[in-house]
Amino acid sequence: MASRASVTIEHVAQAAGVSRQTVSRVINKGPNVKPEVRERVEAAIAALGYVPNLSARRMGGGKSYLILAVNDRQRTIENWRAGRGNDWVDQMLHGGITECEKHGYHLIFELIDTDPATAPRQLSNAIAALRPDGVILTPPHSDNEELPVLLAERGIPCARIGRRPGTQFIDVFMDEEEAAAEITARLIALGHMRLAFIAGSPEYGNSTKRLAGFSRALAASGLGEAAGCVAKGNFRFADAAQEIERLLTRADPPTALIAENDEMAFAAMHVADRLGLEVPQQLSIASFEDTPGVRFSVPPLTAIRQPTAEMIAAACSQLIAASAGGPAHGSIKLPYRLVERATTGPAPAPAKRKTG
Amino acid sequence: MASRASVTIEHVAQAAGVSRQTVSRVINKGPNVKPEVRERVEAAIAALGYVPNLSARRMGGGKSYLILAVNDRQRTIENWRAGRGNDWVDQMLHGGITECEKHGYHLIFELIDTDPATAPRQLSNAIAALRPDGVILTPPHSDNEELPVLLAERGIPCARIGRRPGTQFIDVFMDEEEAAAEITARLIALGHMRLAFIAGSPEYGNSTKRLAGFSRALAASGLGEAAGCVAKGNFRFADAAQEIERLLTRADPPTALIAENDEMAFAAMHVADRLGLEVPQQLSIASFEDTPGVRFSVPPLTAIRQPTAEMIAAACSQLIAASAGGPAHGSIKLPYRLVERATTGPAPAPAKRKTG
DNA sequence: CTGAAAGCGCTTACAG
DNA sequence: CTGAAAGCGCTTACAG
Repeated sequence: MASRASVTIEHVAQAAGVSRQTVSRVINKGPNVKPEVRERVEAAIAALGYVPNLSARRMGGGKSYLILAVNDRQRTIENWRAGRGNDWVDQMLHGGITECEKHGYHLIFELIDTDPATAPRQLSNAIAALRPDGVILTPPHSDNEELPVLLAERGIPCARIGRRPGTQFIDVFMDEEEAAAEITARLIALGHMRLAFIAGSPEYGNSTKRLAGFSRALAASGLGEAAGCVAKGNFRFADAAQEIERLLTRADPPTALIAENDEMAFAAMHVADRLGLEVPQQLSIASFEDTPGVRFSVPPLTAIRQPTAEMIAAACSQLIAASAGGPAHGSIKLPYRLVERATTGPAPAPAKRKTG
Repeated sequence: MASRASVTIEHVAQAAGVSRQTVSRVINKGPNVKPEVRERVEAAIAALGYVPNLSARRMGGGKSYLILAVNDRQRTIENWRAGRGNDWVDQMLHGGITECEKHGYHLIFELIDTDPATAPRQLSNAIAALRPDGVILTPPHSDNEELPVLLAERGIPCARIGRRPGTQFIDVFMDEEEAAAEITARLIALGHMRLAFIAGSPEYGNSTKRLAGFSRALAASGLGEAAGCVAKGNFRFADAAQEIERLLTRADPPTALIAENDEMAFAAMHVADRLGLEVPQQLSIASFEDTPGVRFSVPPLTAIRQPTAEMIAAACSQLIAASAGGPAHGSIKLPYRLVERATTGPAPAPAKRKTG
């Protein structure tokens, strides 16, 4: 029965007939408490509905029970403003909140400027105010070399998402290059001989990795790099549409497109429609992202599903372990999934083929 | 130049040659500080890169600079698990984080069980741990009568989203009934004489209000309530599809459908496609929700756009004002927007019409 | 295995 | 207009 005024550790101590420190040991699962005393304390906690005040715990020198997850401000806000949504953010919360809850932790999601010149100060301010037990850096912040150092100096463990493993921090990632190579190889296996990669922003390190996978698969197939071309999108519908239209209307157009995000893949579908190209009969389209809407598109989009929630969950659990004395470095590779829906299929029969 | 070890109010006080309390007055924008002293302190703060520790502020008896936003656990997690996403959550963050940032606040998003029996205890635990300066309750928690009382007992201001204004708390809402009436009237104006409302869950108070608007518009048009029918969906694609198919295959099928969320509207589009009904030529479809994907559907969906981000932003700003001594009650009505895209149009010509 | 003491970094009354 | 004191609710060494 929680009383009106908040119940403190002192109330529990009195109710259980022990000192504050003993109660503290019990709630922190410390050693050196006689089982019967522990039970008495736990009974008092339950009876009083006691929940420790996190601010006080922090002030006393303990943990803050807070994980700070940091996202890129510009892109996030731009997506919000445009009504485009941020499924990535939703997925982060999914993994982060679910995992944090399990350990009695709370997730705080914040936005930090992309600009490498202002990011350190902003992060610095956030951790000074919040004193989180760990920080999660997502792209492109995970590619900023200064941020993890700043965190390390202050003794705050840090996890980077979508970053190739280093040795000093906790790196959680999926194999972007392999994913790009797999979808490329799959399209080649379907008979496509001219493929295009619609790139997002080079600011995101993933672009580089995916592009490498695209090239690798092309080379490995024997088709050679000449079979592939790269269009520079910027993750946005309109600009991508323009680039794609240029690609599809040229002399020897690609028969398969790989877009770095769903929005650009949708742009491809609209352009295809305008040009009278049937998907997937005349043009195959695949994406990296797999936001909720893709299942409802007509036809439903083939896409690489990134394990976003799983990566954030893994980051949280590592960070929590680190702040409990575990290692503050390591690397975790999580599997992606290639979800083949209806926008990819066999290449159209060539007008004229030389080889038998 | 922030030093390695964290800089405290004491460091600032020494650097400025004043006492801690004076620094405290400056950072809290308190009165009674000579302009020149204030400037000196501000200079020291800037020079040292001082940012107050929120835990300490809270412990000292000040504000926590935390707003807790609470969402329904079951539905949120179900959406996450199913890969459906939660645009609502993303929108909340949009409004909440942007507004909180402006005031030096931080938003914490948490999940609380829908079950009215366990919700109070869970909320109670969260506020005992976090001690937020304000709490935002979203549907269906905003319809729980116990929660705001519990909060009030602990002196925490509370904002309810999507709730008809009471007089005791901060209620932020849009006129759901009016929105339903407007879209209904619009469809009637387009010549539709048989309309159906695909309802979500009655657990969400909005359903009731929207249904009332639907009925009201029907009555006001002279068509009468007999012209409208209600199908019970549960916000889910599959179940809605079944209900909708039943509706559309009966003797005198509706020519216009209003779904309570986008997913059910998409279900309607799929059923229409299967039944060979052209949208909007033979069937008009409208939705309440307007998630990002609807602009990319084929054809793009007509929908009521809820001011979710704006409601959460308004809630935050009211809550922050309340915790600074402002009123902890009031009501804010925010405008919705009917976005007519391509799924609604004139009613199909009737097989036989009696009136001229 | 348990408790008395000190202190974390602030803020709120309370003096002057 | 400014400062000395007390205290918020915990935890960490440190004794016993």
